Amino acid sequence: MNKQALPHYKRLYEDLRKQIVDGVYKEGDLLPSENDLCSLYGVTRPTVRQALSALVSDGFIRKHQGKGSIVHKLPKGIGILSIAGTTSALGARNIKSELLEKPTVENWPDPFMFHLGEHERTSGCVKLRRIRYFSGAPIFYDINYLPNINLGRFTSRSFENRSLFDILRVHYGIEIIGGEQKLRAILSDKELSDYLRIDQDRPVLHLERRFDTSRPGYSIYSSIYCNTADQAVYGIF
Amino acid sequence: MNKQALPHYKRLYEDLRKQIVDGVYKEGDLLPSENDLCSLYGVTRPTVRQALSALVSDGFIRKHQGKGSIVHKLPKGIGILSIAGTTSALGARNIKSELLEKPTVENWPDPFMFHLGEHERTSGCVKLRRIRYFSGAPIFYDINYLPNINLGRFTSRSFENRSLFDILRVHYGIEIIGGEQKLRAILSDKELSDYLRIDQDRPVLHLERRFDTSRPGYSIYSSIYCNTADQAVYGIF
DNA sequence: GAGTGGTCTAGACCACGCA
DNA sequence: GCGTGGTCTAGACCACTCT
Repeated sequence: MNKQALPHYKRLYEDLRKQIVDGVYKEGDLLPSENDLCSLYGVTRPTVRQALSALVSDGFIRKHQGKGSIVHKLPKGIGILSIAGTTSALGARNIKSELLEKPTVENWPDPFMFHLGEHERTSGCVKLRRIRYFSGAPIFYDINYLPNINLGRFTSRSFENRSLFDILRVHYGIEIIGGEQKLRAILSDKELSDYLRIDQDRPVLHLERRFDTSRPGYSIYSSIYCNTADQAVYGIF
Repeated sequence: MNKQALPHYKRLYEDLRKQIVDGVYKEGDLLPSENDLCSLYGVTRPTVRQALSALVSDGFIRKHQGKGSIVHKLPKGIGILSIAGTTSALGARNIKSELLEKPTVENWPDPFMFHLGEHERTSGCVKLRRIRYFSGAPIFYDINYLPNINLGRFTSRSFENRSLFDILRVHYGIEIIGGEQKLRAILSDKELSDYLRIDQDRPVLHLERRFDTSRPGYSIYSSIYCNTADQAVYGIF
């Protein structure tokens, strides 16, 4: 069985998720019962439950014993605090990304925001700076660091219309499986104010993140500055 | 079977979690294999896997196919972005909580940071203001709103040495099962500066959170101001 | 090859919500 | 009483890692 690459539970997850995002199931609707989903997709209950668990932890549904699985309202803000999805990211609909320069190969900054493994540190890193626009306004300025290990001709790829994570997944088979983040409120300096088109000394959210991947010992790091004056950053838990 | 109140997988989760926190298993250690845990606790693999899944999503372990479950390093900062735990919260070891006044029963602020259900809105709310100290310094100032539904003599309870969530769990059987949060960087005003003992116009993290509970239609709301000058706020995902 | 976690089946009984 | 989700068993085969 399972002649396809995708496991059953993941296929079901993607299927239901798409139907929720597309509005086939609307906020407050009841999903088919677990037993119904079993017959519909030809799988057993543990498999269905694995898919539904993922939807719950990604905030798409709520389960109520004796009633069923109820579709949750979709997040409206910028979903950046959680990964929210096995494959694709949420809230990326209105985000446009602009690369500040071609990615460069450098040594790691010292000190660095997270502890680096020996292999990572000696390999150097690919540095990639972006500004991301949300509904036309510059909201994020971020600096991304990738260990320079088996990345081939990474620096010459185009980034304009694709997410960084998508490229890693499609071209290198690297999936994000978790991570860690540190948050601070800071004041914008001259450079940051220019990037985000705000006055100096405005409060800005600073996130330092480590993304762990399916490749053992390989993590990606991001330092993200976010203008939250007009738009809060949103997360679920 | 299961003569105890706690399900098997939860018992195993709590057991392993305690051993990790207590240092029985240290960072980098391998947990016993899933099959070993089956024999040790007298349960089957799906049950063991359910417990391990919870430990993974709470950031205590990482799993590697073909190797085993590896204990993750314990978070060092203030873990507030995720709930991180089926029963108790993490990072609460050095936190001391101080109530600013006796909880009061009031009408909900209008407008409110989240949408309220009809039942919640007409019942009024219990308001509870705290300052929380981390290693002796005031780090959080938070305002909590609880719908005033079946809370009995809640306002007269003592809060000094117990977490708000603990009280709800023990006295009312209310468990936190998820939620939503909005983040912003703001500047401290006069009142906030006094509470957090900082200068005015300093950057401060503002979190607005909704905690969903096991009681249907019953959510708890918090507005939290956090001084991140000396201490980042930490989360996993 | 042996052991690990990843996926899956085919059942079972229980607690809860609703009519 | 019936259908729902919550928990659990006892197996099975596969992919991956290490030796």
